[in-house]
Amino acid sequence: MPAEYEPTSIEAKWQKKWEEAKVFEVDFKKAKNPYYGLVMYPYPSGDKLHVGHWYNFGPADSYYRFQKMHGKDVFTPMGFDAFGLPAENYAIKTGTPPAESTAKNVKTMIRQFKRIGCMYDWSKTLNTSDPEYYRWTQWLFLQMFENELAYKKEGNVNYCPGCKTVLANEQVWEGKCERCDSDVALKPLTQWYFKITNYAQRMLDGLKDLNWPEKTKTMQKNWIGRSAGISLKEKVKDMDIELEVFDTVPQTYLAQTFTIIAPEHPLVSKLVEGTKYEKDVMDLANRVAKKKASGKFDIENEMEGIFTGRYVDNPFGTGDLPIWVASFVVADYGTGIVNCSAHDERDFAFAKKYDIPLKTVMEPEDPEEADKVRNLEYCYSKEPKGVLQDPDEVKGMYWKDAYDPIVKYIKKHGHGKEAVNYRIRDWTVSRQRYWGALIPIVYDPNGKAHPVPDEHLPWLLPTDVEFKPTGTSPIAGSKELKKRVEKIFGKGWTPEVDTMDTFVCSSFYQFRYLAEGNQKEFVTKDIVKKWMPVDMYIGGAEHACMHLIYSRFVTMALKDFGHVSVDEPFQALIHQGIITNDGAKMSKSKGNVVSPDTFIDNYGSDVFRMYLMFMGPFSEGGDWNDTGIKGVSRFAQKVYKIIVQNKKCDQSKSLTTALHIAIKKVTEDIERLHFNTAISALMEFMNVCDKQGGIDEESAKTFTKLLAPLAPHLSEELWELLGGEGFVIEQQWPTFDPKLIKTDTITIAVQVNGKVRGDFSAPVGISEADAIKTAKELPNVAKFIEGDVKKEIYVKGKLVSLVV
RNA sequence: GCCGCUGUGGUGGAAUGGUAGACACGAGGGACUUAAAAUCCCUUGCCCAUACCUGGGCGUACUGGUUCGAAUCCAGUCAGCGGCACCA
Repeated sequence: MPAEYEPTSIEAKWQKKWEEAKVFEVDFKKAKNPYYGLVMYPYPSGDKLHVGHWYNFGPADSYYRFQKMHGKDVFTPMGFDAFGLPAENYAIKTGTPPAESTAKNVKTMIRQFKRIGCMYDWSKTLNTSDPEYYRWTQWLFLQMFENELAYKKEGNVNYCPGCKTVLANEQVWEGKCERCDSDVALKPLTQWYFKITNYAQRMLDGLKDLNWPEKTKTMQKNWIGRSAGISLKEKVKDMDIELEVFDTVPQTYLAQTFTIIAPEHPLVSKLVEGTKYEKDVMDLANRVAKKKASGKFDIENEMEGIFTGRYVDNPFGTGDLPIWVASFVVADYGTGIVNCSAHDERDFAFAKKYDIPLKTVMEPEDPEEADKVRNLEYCYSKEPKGVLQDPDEVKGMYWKDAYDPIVKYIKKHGHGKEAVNYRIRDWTVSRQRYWGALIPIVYDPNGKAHPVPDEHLPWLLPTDVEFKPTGTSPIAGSKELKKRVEKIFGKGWTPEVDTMDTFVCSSFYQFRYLAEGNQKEFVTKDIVKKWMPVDMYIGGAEHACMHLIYSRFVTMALKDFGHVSVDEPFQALIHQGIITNDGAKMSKSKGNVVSPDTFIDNYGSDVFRMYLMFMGPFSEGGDWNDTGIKGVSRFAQKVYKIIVQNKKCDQSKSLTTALHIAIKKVTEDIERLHFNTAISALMEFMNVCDKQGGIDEESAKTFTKLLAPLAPHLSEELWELLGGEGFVIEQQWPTFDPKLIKTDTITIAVQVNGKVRGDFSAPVGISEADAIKTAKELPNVAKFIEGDVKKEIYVKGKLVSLVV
């Protein structure tokens, strides 16, 4: 055997052996102790796996290996989020069909994945661009459609007449196209939506039982954005139109003196149609709406509005409310119409700007300040100790106490009812793109949407398309698809040509891994019951309000449709931190991507993965720096040397103690994904061995097991050299004996007035009285305790604290 | 603006109420070597006293507080990062 640890040959050897023995292939039915460990799958780009990938996949794999050694039947799959823009852009540039470049990339990536040495079950991999996969993306769409959770709605999108294409908000610069400078038009486009808002409350309620980072839960909570309040019904004067407004501060609703409506609200044109206000109002509304859509609207400096000439008909018996168009009203929150009062900062500012009359119904207790508020010198809003003046029922009450009474009053007088609004919007799933799952919808000659029947799934992506952007989906140009639709459904029928957002593909993949490619059924119910939810999901925090929301929604919907038995897809979740380079996120465009290749060649996968783990806590990431990798490499060499060359050594008591301390520490640390301290515990143990001149065989075997999740190849090699049976990864994780951790003597520190003045060794069982007595006799302590000792504190086995 | 997180040696970090700086990196000194690499040993938060053994003071972004005792708990301030941002 070689005198030195040579990672390259060892790693290739064990990767081959694992594969041949199918160590990581899971039999869903036979498994007794199922554990589903899932890592967010990557996009198959043509580039090599970078440091960020390794930082994600390496430690995650170590965690799942740790679970496997605890007797769990760990299933950890890997697949590819293969639809999406990069492959399509590459096709536009080179003419290579996306299917071709994607397949090539996937192949390369699998090879790179195997080099990490992760225990993925490759027999159950998936690829979202594979017809056998996207068949189920389409199936999901149809499930949504049949259950009325998918609907089509016209919405405004940015359209550039110069480039003949839809633009993202980021591509619109002050109302103009960033490329050709033409005026961007708001074009109504019909898009497919999933009704995620139906599940807002359920997603909110479900959060509390999830073992997720609090931060992520808070982000989802804010994203869903529940707010409770009242909804008021009002009539437009001289028109047959009823308005509804939402208010979360009902306490001051009687101060409302005007109503505002969003510029892009469809009702605006109806309100002014045929009146002298029409031109001015519509000009402003269109101009502001366009600007808002461009995402460049500055609320501070561009608060704008115009009177519509219309009034709300005396809703509370306090007079008519003029209706204004106001720039800052959000069209798709609540009803897009708001009642305004002097008790809201923004409403107040708007009224001051346009001289709209205001009134107050709440005042501070201080009479002088109350005068100022009544005189509208400043806006007095949402003050817990504001005193209400109107109506009589709440007169004299504090604002903070008046919510319930006023709601009661509002209901009694028929002004409105309680209501809840959510900030989350329905999910737009249409994309005018080629490389995605085609929406399985066809239109009859009258334009009515019909689902593509199940027997025609997968509804294949046509290949006779031009990839160049034209303004609509490239698929619209496919003759094959048109022919296919007419052949199946009849003359005059046309296909939907949009594809689905890739987040639809990833919203259910956790189930499809369990289906093992089954084309007859989405997933087998008893397998779902046995394996779901995912026990530990690991991936980036950037998905907190996207993928992690969508997959929760889809899982809940699938449960309601009767296909799965769980409400939540991911019981536990951890985010790895981000590895930056010089403080900046690594990206190809910045040219600061660090490739792991040279490190793997020089040090091996095990050392590189351990170094990434040793850098700091997994969830915190950090700035990339390779200066420390030598330390981990030295550790690996030392392990190899001590175990391979010096194994003839007697078991010693101090070594056993050190080993059991290590078992305890490593176990606890990996459990909470603190790999960095787990590795230092192993280093400490090795340092003890080093000092003692070796390690005995039994301890070496135990140590090898502790090392197995963190350095999987090296520890297999050591296990074999030590004559262990089977694979080390299939061994039972060692347990520690608390009795062996205890030493005979302990060190007790002595503090005087909170300052450490010395310490002494004592037998473990020393009594409080003896400890204090010994402490006082220490020369350096005696020096400081002349006079009375006022207080004596003894913390068992740790310290004596004396107060003088 | 709102919400959340973070702030510790030259560096990565450890310690979540009990001896701050574990474990590493780097640096300095020494051993081995013709030499270098590798390896091994010693020192390494700052300041002061000391020939030595040691001893003292300061120190976890800043200012206060609670406690016998605070990096850790509380209040406020500052800085950095992340998320949301016209949500009535």
